[in-house]
Amino acid sequence: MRRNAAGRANLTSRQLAALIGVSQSAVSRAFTPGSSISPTLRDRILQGAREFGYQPNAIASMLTTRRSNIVGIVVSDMSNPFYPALIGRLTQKLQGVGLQSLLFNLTPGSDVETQLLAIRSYNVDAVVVVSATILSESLLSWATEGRRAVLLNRLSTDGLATVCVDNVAGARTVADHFHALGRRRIGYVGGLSQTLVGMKRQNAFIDRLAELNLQFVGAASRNAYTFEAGATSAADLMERRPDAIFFASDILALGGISALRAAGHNIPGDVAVAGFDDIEMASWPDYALTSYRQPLEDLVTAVVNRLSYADTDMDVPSHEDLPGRLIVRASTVPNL
Amino acid sequence: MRRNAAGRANLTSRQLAALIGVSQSAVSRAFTPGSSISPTLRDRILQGAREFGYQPNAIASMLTTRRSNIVGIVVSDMSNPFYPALIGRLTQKLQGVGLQSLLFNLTPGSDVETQLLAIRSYNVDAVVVVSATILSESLLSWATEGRRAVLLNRLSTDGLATVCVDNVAGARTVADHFHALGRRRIGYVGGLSQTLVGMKRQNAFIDRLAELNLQFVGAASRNAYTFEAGATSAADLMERRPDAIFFASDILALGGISALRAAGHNIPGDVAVAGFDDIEMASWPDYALTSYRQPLEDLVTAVVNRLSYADTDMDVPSHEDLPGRLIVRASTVPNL
DNA sequence: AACCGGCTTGCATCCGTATTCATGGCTGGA
DNA sequence: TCCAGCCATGAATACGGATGCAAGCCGGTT
Repeated sequence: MRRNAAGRANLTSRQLAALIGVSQSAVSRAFTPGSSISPTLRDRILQGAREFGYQPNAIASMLTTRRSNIVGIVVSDMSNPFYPALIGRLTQKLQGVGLQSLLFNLTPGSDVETQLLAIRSYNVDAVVVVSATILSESLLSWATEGRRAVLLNRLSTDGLATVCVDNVAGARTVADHFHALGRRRIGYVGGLSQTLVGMKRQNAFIDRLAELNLQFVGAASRNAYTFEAGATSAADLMERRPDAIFFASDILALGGISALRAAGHNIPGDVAVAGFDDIEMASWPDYALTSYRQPLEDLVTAVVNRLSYADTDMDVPSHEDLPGRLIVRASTVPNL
Repeated sequence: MRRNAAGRANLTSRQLAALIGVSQSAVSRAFTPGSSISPTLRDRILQGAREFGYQPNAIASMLTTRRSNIVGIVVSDMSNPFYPALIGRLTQKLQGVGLQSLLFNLTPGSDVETQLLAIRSYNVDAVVVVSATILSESLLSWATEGRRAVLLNRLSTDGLATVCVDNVAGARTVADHFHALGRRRIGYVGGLSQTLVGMKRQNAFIDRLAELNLQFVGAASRNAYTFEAGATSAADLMERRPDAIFFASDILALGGISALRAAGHNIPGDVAVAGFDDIEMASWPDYALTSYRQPLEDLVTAVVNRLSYADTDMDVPSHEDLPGRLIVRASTVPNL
């Protein structure tokens, strides 16, 4: 009955065992690395498996091993291009170590708690949260239940594991860059103001400005990481006559550049503009946005390592801040 | 031993049953809609479940029911912003009907066959392929094995189920638009030339041009859907002096606009530019790209319906072409 | 030659839930 | 009041694979 159009049934380990004339245990062991089985027998079984088209049923093995090899990825904002890029790399890397990604897309209206319950019922080995808006409570309870959770590119005060770009270094680097360019009146445009990441960037930036004796002319925000938010925030900020603006995210900066140019400002002549993330569009010649590049590869690697090594309980620091790199383009330095 | 830091064990249905004083079957039935159980008992069990924190183990139920409520989503190109947008909507919609998304990100170097095997072992209920580059063979064998598969926004000659924007209508609409604007010398920039979708768009476009007695000055392609490919292709094409160019994808068109402007051409004065997809960046004022908008919502809905109704074997047409809509912006009509 | 130890292998059992089957109680009709 | 019939419930088993345990095998020792 489970035979299919191609005439190929979906074998079980028992059936394959019968076909080859070995025990079901042998089949199982043939597919379990490090199990006690002779190379001869293993080869014979793998050979037979290929021949008859046997494929172990991952579901069944999840049931017995209590490991799913599935990582839940919780996202909430696919509209900021940085996140798809991040998630793309993450899933690739996870696949590289044999982990699959179950994607949970939180919509503004959706019930986070319910979603987390759903995730939980799938016995995922771990959760990676790439979302600034999810409540920490739900996660905390998750973590205190002894499940692995990593916050990627967001922070938490609750001691949850975190992998994050070094926001302080990034913000300071940008401040230093403006300083080196001789800018004096500096503005800041933020995204979601209540997030820790956002606050950290902003505070580190302002602090550094003070250290450098640069004037901070003010911050603006529309409480969103969008092109439009960047555009209107930039317009707001121009009333303070800044000669340089740091945007908390590239997507904001692009909107900002667009609005500033539309208002007749020259970039970087009148205003230098720098962003954060270095998404692909930052390199488009129409924007040529100077940006603090997130170390995508390092971030993802750190997350995967953390998930893989969690078995061994080695003490990885709970928070990891990875350095990025300032990519200088024409939005701050012309003729580049 | 499965107790956790919060003191909350992960109950099994049997344990909960014992706690409440009913049978395990009763617990199972309480969570199975349509099963034979009295409202009284069901309520008592659900109440107890809430109280003791019981959550059915999805893995175990997959094993017995052979349904996973998981849909495999196969992607290969996260760099074209259209796809993240599509996938984001798709996962949301799937979640809406209780389906989870297992994301498979095919890298150029990765072995598609192996990946498909992996997907298979997870007993996913269906696969949605959002990738132009995956070989049809693998999918065909999948489908002939009686598994559900839907190609989203790509085509196939093998009778696989397909949900797609109406490429012909789209291409013709753009041609008509150029015609209405009085353009005479039309060019085309393609992406991946060997894909059916790409060919369909191109052929439909050229055919319509012929019907309208417009001159087709040539096609260019760098065999990729990227900003740079669009830029260089556009540059190539300008040697033929077109006064309008249709780009097979917005991401190409944006690159094209950028390159054309850099070369001193006025848009749409010298060249009108239209794209396909209507990604978010198309609406950025710096580009204001006229584009044939993909009906994201309809596409996703069609896919989800197809997956949900597949149980009932109702005869949905194997191929579904959904109409999009031309969004006219300043890249073809100034002062808009 | 008897024995010991290590490596293979098979047997039996378990993972947590869904579902079939049998049972017992209850309802309604005569 | 009695019985047919239905529904609610529990017991038992199946789903497909992992693994502890014991048995078998082989070579090397004394």
